Amino acid sequence: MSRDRSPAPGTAATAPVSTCAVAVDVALLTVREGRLQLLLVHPDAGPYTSQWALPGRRVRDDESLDDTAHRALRELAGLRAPDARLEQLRTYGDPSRDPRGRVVSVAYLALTPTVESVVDGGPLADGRAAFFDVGALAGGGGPPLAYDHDRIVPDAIERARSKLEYTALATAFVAEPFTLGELRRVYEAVWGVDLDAANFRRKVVSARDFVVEVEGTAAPGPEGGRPAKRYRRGRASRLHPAMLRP
Amino acid sequence: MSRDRSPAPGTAATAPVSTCAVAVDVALLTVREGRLQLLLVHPDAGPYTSQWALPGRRVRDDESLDDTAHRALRELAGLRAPDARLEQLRTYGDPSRDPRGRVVSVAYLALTPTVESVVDGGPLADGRAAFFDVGALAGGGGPPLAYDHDRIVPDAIERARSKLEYTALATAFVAEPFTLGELRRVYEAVWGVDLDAANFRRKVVSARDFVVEVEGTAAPGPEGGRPAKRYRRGRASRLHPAMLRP
DNA sequence: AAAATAGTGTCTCTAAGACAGTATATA
DNA sequence: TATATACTGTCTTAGAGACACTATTTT
Repeated sequence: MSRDRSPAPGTAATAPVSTCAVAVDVALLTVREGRLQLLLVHPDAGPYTSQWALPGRRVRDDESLDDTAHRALRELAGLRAPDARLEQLRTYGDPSRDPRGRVVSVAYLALTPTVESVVDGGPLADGRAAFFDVGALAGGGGPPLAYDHDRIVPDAIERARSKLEYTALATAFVAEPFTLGELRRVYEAVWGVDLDAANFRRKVVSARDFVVEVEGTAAPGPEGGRPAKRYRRGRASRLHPAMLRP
Repeated sequence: MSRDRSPAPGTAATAPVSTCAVAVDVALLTVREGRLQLLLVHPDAGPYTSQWALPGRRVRDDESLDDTAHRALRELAGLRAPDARLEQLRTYGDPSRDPRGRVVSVAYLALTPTVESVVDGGPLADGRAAFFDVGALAGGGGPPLAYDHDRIVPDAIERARSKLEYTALATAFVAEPFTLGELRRVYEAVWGVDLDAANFRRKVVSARDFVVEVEGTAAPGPEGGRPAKRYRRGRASRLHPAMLRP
């Protein structure tokens, strides 16, 4: 395959066309201890190594954008997250967003069940990566972020909150099999509200193919309670009817 | 500002990092003659000048992605569309999507009212740009498209159909002031369904800040009918409650 | 008058929300 | 026993859809 990166004939004379560095930054959200949290890392290069930033990597030759996103999580946070749901958020291409020059960044949204079990050692253990409460970040109580990541993070949070309404994305936050109580606590953490457990259950089970009941029951928590039925994800990606935010 | 495009220190030794050509491709949708139509052009350079493609341009130094999108419409279709609603669709970065080499393309979705009045002469007049029925393109009855644009186009159509449900985007397809009949025909064209005029009216006027009534009435069509009230866009961007697809 | 489009009234049905009540676990 | 969680029943109300009816225009 040709690797010619010069301007196409016909535009060269009239248009100054450049190439840009292309990067992928990942906003990984998860629910820990009942709160929505975001993964941040210290970049291992560049002008912001002492600040917190989204894990990001430059795109390599012959590497897809999705692959770059997975690599950023692996190399900067020590996360091997094959069960993470990854989707594009949007692309940030402001000419001055990176002080080193023009860098176009494709931002990804990643949603995972709690990942404590996956990780032992690595950046999460030695403090080069950490989870931060989304409530603090949105309220200004979080650390300052590198680059324009303080613009990306609110977009990621709002996208997640919004997609919980009309897609089956909430199940990406829980490991299978899960109980409807666990799923309800996902909605409560992401939206920051309390939901009526009875009405929530009715909506979830009546939404077509959202969840499918499986065999067995889950053990109650340390303070008791009736054992809960267990479910796995259904095949629906969109929710009918939607789960509207209160 | 530094324009250093070499790899950042610390990654150079371990990672082959390249720069990519970055392009913007625009899927412009409009409703003409009661049907949803897509703007396609013949590229003025590259390997696909004799095929139809989305209007696209390489991003220039110090040019924002939004500016590139507007420039693509202007230079390739002769469209000056200041009232077009432009938003990012997603970014296509497959390593082999362009035979000339690695080109990462940021795709935009553009929605406009009918543009006949804006254009006289230029590519739309001499056949280098044209509108195509979305129904034919989706059903395989359209022309073959250049690059991977046959993957972008369905994404654009589905995005438009979906955003009509829960955002106020439909008003981007009509010029102000508009009647609720015109707005209803937008929904009917984009979704490809017939809607009950009475129920549609009730939903639109009860959705908070979707449309605002203005003075005067619109003249009936050539076959008569009661003069319609006129409306302008309200300040809402999201629709509460949503306009669900039948 | 007939046809076309705009707008209102009203009925039915679904689903959301509030909340009382039942079931099954732990301490 | 008290407490916690899971689950069910029921009532009220909002909104979607079907469709009859009224209003105002053109031919």
